[in-house]
Amino acid sequence: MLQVSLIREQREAVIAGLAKRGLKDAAAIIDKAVELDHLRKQTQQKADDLKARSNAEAKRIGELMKSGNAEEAAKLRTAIAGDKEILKKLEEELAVYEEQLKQHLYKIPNVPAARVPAGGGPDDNLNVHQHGAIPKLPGDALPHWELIKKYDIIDFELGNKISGAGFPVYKGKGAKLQRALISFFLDEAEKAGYREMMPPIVVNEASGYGTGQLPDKEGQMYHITLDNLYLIPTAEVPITNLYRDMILNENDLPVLNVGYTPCFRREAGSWGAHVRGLNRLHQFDKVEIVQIRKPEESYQALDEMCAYVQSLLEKLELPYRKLLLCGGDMGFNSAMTFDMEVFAAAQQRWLEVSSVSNFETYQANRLKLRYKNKEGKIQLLHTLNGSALALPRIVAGILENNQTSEGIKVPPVLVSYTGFDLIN
RNA sequence: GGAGAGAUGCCAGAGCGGUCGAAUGGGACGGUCUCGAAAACCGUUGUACGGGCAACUGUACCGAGGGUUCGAAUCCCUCUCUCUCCGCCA
Repeated sequence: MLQVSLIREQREAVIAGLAKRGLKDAAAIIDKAVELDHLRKQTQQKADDLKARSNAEAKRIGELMKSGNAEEAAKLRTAIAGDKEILKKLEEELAVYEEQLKQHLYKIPNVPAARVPAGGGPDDNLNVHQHGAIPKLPGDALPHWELIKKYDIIDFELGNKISGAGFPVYKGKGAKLQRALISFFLDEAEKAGYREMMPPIVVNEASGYGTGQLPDKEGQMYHITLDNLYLIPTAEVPITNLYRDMILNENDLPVLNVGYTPCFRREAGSWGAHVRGLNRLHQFDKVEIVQIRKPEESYQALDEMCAYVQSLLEKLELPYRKLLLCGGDMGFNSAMTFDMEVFAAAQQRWLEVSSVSNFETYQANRLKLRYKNKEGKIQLLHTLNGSALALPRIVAGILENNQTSEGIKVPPVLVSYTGFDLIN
């Protein structure tokens, strides 16, 4: 959530930024926030003044009682009898303004960074980098959903039977390939300086609010209503929330964490022909990198995270492109996002395999994640995260691009993890 | 699941209903001493929201939310969580 102080002090810049997302009425929305904040302040001032008076009176009554002047004390007591009611009203009013302001702020997305292009959707994203040759497959090349059947490595029917659509069962070499990729990604991340974390994969409501999945994207998560817990849609949620309500010391920074978790997404209403096979699942595996940075370092960190993700794709020998997302295609919380897409040669489609974002202070403000700098001043940190990487579409790319008449070639870098170099 | 105990500042741990933002100890930080270090001694050590150029200042916060009271860390109610013992169990 945006800081009110930012909205107040940089009204024009905030409005201009939000306009890049295609947000209508940005000015009205911002002015509403300013107004609510103003009302909040006014009311608080009144309540504080009244409380200051009451405190002083109560103190005097105490002193009078002590010195045995009960009469005088009783007189004072009747004199301030009405204040309580007034105060109660003011406090109720204050609570209403605070709640309204909070709810209003929840609905305002993050302000895109200066470099982010304006735009309404995927067509306005900027292709900033492309790497690797597009494979030329023979005419009888198969999409991955055929290949997994041919080699019996991933089974949707079995998953369907025990769970439902979108919950595949990985079998034999298919299962081993998953395990190999997870290990490979974690080992690479550790080499790059990340600390491995293995968090719970269910989180409470507060965590959902902390990283911004709640209240808006409630329908995206599986909700365990009996215990009011949520299955995580990404490791970002538990790992970033580890730092909720914290004031870090300067020497705790930067924080570089990596975690593997299964991810669960309801994906309600988003099924169709283009999401066949592994393209979209309810449960999938992902390794996520999370950084917490001082504000002045966060964009350099974003570049480093992208470079790291790109290095993984290059080691796996997958052709990819890097997109700078436009305002309209970015996530609600993000200030700047790069997507990495792998070319799946049989489908002839680019598949998003990673999304690397800088949230600046947007999440930190909700999380109350701050640090104390050298001067002893406390300020919000920047949070960042990125997939490194999401497994299913990586697998789709490997299967489709590496198919040969003998079988599917395992990328050389993975062979020491899988123990085989051909799926046949 | 049953029984009991508890939740206070970075940590440990006090706290007769009024002067408690909160004793004391530890830690951390700064200083004195020292060639340097240890020890010892002295000092500092909150967060949020307001007001003020600032020094400073108002309010709130002792798990959360209500209540009693002129006044609550302290009394009452509800909730949450933690710990111990028993049961069950990977």
